[in-house]
Amino acid sequence: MTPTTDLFATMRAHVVEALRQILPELPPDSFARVLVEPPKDASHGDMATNGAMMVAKLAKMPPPKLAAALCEKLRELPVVVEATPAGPGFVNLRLDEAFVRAVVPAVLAAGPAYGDGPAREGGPVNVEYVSANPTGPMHVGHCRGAVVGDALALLLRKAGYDVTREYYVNDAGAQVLALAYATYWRYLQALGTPMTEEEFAQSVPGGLQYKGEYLVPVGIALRQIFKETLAEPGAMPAAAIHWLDTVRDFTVEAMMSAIREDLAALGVEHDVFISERAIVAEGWLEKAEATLSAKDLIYTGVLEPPKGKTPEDWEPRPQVLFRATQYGDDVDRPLRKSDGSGTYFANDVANHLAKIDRGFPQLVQVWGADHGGYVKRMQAAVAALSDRKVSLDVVLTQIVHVVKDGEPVRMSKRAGTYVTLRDLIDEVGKDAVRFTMLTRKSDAQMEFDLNKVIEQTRENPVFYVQYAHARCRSVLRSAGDPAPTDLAQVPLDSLTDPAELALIRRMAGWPRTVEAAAAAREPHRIAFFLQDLASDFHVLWNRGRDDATLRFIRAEEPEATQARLALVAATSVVLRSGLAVMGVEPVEEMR
RNA sequence: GGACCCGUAGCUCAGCUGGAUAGAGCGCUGCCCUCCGAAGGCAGAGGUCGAAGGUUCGAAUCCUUUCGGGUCCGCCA
Repeated sequence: MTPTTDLFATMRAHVVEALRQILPELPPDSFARVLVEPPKDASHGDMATNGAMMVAKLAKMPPPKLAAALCEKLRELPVVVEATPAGPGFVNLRLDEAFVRAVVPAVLAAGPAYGDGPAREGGPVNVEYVSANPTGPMHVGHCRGAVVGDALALLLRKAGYDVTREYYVNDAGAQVLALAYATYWRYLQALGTPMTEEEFAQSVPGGLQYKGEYLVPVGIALRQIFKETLAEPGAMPAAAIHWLDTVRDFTVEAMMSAIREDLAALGVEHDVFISERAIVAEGWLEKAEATLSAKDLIYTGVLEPPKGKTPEDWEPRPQVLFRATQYGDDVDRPLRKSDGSGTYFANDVANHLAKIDRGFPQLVQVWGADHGGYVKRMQAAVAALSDRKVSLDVVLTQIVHVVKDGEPVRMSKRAGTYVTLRDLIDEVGKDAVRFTMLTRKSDAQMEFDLNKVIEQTRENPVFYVQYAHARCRSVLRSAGDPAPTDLAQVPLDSLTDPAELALIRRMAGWPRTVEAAAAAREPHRIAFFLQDLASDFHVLWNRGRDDATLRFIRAEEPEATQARLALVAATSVVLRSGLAVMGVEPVEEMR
């Protein structure tokens, strides 16, 4: 993208240059906080800058006086029609309309690349998301993290970052063993065991979990491949060492296969799947301990009991602890249990060391809010392992309550009765799921109303944005689908209506929206931008109903028609660009 | 007892990292279809930003305290 396609960045450069000329004695970094933004009130002009206020203190000048000087400088620019100081030291700018209109051909020339950020130095960003345990099909609880993570990865790419999308497979630990036992039970059933579930459950450490039907076909598949070799004669359970590894690996593979299918149905992609067992097998746990130990960040100690509600069976036991408190955590965290085996946290530390070793300068994790208490310790670990050189951002996604016909839809994984992700997609469609999940900031709870997301009304943002795109396409089809390259050459002087210029100004804000959303790791901002853009377009469309001279296609005015078609084509480009960041397919027509 | 998240119009939510008179949709009120793009459109009312202090030129935004709601809290992952 050429620098001139971002009007605001262009103008900001002008403002900084003007300030530099007024205040040549200030160091260059004095201008870092200078912003050029669309004013809240459109009557103030096209753009506003806080530049005078930001440097007033350093310059030891009152903001209004500096603003006046800035205005004088900016008026020298040919694109600035009017520069006026306002309020406590703002400078409002009114720009040459031709300069504003130039956004349209710039959008058409850039196409899908419009809004792309500059290529970033420093190596790829690692974004890890979903990472659902491979213990069953995905349910709606996983869905929000999947969508937010996927959209965040797409957003960061749009903003110019190289991104590696990662899925951490929790294939080690007690949960997966419990899963293996559950599958083994289904296998015995497939062989026709005379045991009852209760009898079998008594032989299982921790009891029989994961009673869902979805393991039945896995048990049958095991019988088909291994016949009765994993059991004692008469379809009775064999000792665990004869089957546990085999069944566990087989089941994890089956579950991951199902999860991949679910993710594909949701359009969620990953570049890398990292296995927890592989991380451990490769020795990262030992490397992590050695690294921390070398920095004197490991010791053996006893933790205080959790305050407020001490567990019944609490007793102080010495454990291997990481000095997380030295990096901002509240207490030191256990790396090994009292029996000497590693904790889940230790494995996660190992995983993060492996990531650091792979050369990522920035790590991003998308977690459910129930892991909120885990953020500080992980950030502490990353800071400790990397000597504070690598950053870890954690995006927490709050709970989604699924509602249908006014009734909450509850889910419970281990009981085996829950709403699967697939159910949700089948009910409302992939695009509605994705868009709706992004209509709240991720750290706020949301209600997912199955009835509302398929409504075709103004209050359904999915419909509203798709409808805007479909209308664009409809107009362009009626005009014979003119080539964007041709439309980019069209003179645009006839675009003078306030609604037309408002639409262009909105499109001018797309690059800075991408930049800000990526920096804040907030993909939901894209959804809100698209709603605003769609609204601007619908307003313009509707004006054509009251005033026929404002319709897009007018046989009696071929030149104005061409200019408006260019505007419509540019709008569809930006809509598609935004939908692409959300992973939503633009539709050609509404049904 | 502690940690983290949320609290903004009657309802559901934005608010671009501290800026101007706090915004949108729904709902409400009032206008607008014999026909041409009404699965609608236009306009209006509606707020001590949970509360109280503080920081400064300036706070919904940052800090402290407090009140509601939600997630969690040795060797579960």
